[in-house]
Amino acid sequence: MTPEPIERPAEAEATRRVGRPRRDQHELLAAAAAVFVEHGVDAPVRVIAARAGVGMGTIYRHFPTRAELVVAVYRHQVEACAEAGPRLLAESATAEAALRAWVALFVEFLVTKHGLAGALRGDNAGSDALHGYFVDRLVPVCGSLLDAARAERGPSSAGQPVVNGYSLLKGIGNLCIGAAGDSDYDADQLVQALVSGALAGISST
Amino acid sequence: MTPEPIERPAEAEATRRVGRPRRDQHELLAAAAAVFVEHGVDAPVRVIAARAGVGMGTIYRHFPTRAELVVAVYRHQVEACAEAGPRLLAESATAEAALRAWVALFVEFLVTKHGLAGALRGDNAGSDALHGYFVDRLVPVCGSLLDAARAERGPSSAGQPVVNGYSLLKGIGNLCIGAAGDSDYDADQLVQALVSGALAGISST
DNA sequence: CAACAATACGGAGCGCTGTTCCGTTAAGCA
DNA sequence: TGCTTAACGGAACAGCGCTCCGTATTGTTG
Repeated sequence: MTPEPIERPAEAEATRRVGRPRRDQHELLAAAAAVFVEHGVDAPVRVIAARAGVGMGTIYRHFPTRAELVVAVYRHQVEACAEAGPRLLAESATAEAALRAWVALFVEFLVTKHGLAGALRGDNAGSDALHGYFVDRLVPVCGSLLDAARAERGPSSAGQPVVNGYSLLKGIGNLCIGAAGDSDYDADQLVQALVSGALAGISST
Repeated sequence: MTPEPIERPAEAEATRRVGRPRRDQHELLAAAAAVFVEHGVDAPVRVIAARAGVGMGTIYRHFPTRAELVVAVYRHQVEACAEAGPRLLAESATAEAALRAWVALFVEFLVTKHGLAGALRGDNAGSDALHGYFVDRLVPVCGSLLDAARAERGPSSAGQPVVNGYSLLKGIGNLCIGAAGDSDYDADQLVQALVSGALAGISST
């Protein structure tokens, strides 16, 4: 599909358009980021638009859905997180240490962005952009770290089912929900415990 | 506060009131339960009211908030789950087996009630009735099972921090979010892994 | 330089929530 | 039989994500 056209036909330069120029997306993203810091990721689109000094129509023209705006705001950090995976694996003494460090990085990212972890679960009609983006970008990274750490521990005891990268990533995301503002709940501790359990394999009945 | 009046003054029997009799709550609860099974716990109050053949005002007079209605619907099952804790501990060969069995029970309860786990996180103004009820009723149970299982394993390696009953319960609840309808995500497996990790204590850095 | 066409803009409006409010209805009592 | 009182029903409110269309602003053209 989309067989990559051999040559761009005409209008090579994209400056050949008429009409009003598009507003710079960076301003919108900056406003959204600022509002997210103050009011959390669940802040109303109206508030973001007001902060940017812009109508809501403009927001929705640049980012067709609320989730895509969130994705755009955090894209850089997610990308950095994804790239940190292979690097940690190369730098760390053991694969398990790399996995644990990467997981800690991810948890810190989620916990500091209030409401992000909660927004991550694709509860809206099937293809939620937010859920999808995180999964596409981070599951491979999480999966390879997990596999490497498991290989390091030697052959598994039996052919018993084993936690896969997707489950682990989604589980970590879920564990981070409601972590900020609940001092009795230590998401990082639980996630590290989950990693321990995922590496050990389940023993008892 | 509310120093428990020594003696009930007059009106000993409660049948001395005038005005219309209250509708039987059981009908409302039955309707709500039926709607929850069909459309999940997030079903609109309007739908529940319509199913019960009742106005919305009636729903809200019996259950001041949506969360309290949910609590009422599931109170019996939560109670049963709480009572299963001590029983399992008495019946099981080991405390760890009891903990794992209880946790499996809780997970099955949450996963089969679509959206319940998601509604559990108290994201609304502070004192969410749903979150509070589950915590009050189940944290003690979860905590004693966890302590018993840990005691069984012998003295902990050091004074390092350890997962408490509240964290474990909330963690389990979070892990169950979005479990139904995602065949690649096995909540029960992850929860058992979390239990393993919580019992083992975190090893690596 | 003056029309014009093309495009982005702004925000009122829609459909959907949970929750509140008040006029209406029906049961007990005199 | 009428009156008092409580519960009922559902219209109305505020807040959400998102859509739609008249308006404003640009680059192009005669």
